[in-house]
Amino acid sequence: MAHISAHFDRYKYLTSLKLCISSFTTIAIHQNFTPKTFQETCPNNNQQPKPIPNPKPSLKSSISKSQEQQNLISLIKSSTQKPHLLQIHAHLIRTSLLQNPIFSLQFLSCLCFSAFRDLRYSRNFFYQIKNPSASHYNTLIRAYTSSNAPKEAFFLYKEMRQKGLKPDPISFSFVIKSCMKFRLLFCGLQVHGRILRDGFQSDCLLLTTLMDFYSSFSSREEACKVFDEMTQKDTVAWNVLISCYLRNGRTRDVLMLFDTMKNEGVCEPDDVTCLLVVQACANLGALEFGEKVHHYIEECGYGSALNLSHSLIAMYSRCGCLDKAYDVFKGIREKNVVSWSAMISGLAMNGYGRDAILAFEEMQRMGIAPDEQTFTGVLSACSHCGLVDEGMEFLDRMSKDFGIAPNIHHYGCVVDLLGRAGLLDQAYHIIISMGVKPDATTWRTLLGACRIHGHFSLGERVIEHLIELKAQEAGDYVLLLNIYSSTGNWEKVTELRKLMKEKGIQTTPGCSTIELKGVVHEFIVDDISHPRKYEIYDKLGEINKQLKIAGYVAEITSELHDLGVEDKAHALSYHSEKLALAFGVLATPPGKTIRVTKNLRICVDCHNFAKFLSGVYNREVIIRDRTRFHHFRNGRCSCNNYW
DNA sequence: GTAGGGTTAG
Repeated sequence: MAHISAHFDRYKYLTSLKLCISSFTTIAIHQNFTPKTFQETCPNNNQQPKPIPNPKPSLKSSISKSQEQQNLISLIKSSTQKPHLLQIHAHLIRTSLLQNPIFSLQFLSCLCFSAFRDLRYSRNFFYQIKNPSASHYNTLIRAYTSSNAPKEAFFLYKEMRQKGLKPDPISFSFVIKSCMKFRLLFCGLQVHGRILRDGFQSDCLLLTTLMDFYSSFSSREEACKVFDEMTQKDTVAWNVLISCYLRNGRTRDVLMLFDTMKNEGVCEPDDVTCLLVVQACANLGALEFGEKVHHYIEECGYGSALNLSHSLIAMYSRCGCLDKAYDVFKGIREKNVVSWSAMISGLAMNGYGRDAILAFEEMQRMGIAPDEQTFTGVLSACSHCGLVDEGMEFLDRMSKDFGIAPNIHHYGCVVDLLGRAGLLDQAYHIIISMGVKPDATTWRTLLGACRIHGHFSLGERVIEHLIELKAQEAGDYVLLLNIYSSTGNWEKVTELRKLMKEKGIQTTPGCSTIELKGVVHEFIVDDISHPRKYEIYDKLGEINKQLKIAGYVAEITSELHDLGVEDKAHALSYHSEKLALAFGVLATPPGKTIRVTKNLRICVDCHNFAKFLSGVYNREVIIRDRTRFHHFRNGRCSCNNYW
């Protein structure tokens, strides 16, 4: 016994051992395991089990059989070391308990999900079970689903069916998850069909998984169809629907769905609903709606949830409302690395680069170690504020002092930083030599810088790289067109336009949104769909007149067409952001900040337009475009945008 | 008797 105690003491099993004085204590005595690989260690079921010597009769008689088995299960459950499990395995074989569904399932579950999980071992063990049940399959399928073995879960599901075992909703749930994780659309479709044939169409949880599956494949319509067909829809089902709309770019509908849930009392929104809706508000720049959700969060008592606080910081920051972001940040009792990174990024995107760096230093004084995303925030702070030297120093220090190797996002910030500062060759050199394969975004960032500085030869080179990556988008060609037109290179403009036409490249329409009393209004160029279109166009005409008096001249290089000056100015007049701004002036009281969100980059002319508008109409104007904030006050742009 | 399912932070 002394030997056994010593053995188990090492693995902290003394307590369990005391409970299990029965037959299986002999494992340690009669098996001498020195585990190497599974092949060597996994006991063979076909071998004749050695007889287990009877334990001390006095002890055995004092413990009932069920108690013994209970103890064995407890021991399996509490195994924290692999050698110990191997001993139990040998014992299960010798006692033939391996063929007992309770023990084999418990043991399999332990192999699959304990700290020392070993899928190869699990699988070999699984095939030692003569008649595995659906539960056994489920356990292994679940294990494969959460691993990185792509199709194994699906194959097991197939095998299970071939053996005549009926998958239950749990099996289906895991298989769908595995199809989602490993991008097996057609396998998932097959499983969906089977779910319907097997009659599980009223299982709310299973259908929710299916919705998420379709959502992950951008099949919003299919996900909605599943939702509509659900007999009972709970909050999670609604949340998955909302997350589907959010993922697939139908952000405005997310706000509508939240209102439906709340007002029609169909399902009470929970913390996850709030999280998703706050993200939607952040995307849209819908400050008022975001504030409404914030109140709801406080009312429901979710205020102390960290993830919600972090999303709120991001939302307020992305709405250009840094004070409120900071209030939320201050209110977090135990700030972690995510809290700090969110605040740093918020400061950065709003042009408070120096403060972002101060926050980074403060965070370290508080003993919080930065992570990859913290550095993304810090580097973007440098890029937003033109802090070239500081940015390069951070890039150098992050690996030296913090052991974090720069990733593609970090290099992206640095390329942006150098590019905006006009150090285009240096930016190009960084991309070529950075040791991480540049992605389309990296090149696109440089292309944006070429646009700012009118550097068309480098722009052409960048497009070549994008074509090489097979990642060129309409927006890239538009940037190159912008470069040509801004430098008056009309021949190239015509040539490129012809090429785009030949390739059938369709440009993404510019779209601007503005929120009014919690309702998000959307505009595209020359938009005539708004119910107040006549007033809006009248107001835009009036604004144009006023701005011209103040010295605003249309920046015609923004327009791509090789038109006459008059025509160019006209073509620029109805850009989506101008329509949104005019609507803002029209529909909000004097002095109120106008916030506009745009899906693409704002053009130079619209930038000037907003700048003049902020002075003439005495309005603070905040435009968030695809890359950054443009903050206008008293006829000036406070951000360092190199315009 | 055993085990197992859905959404979610910067």
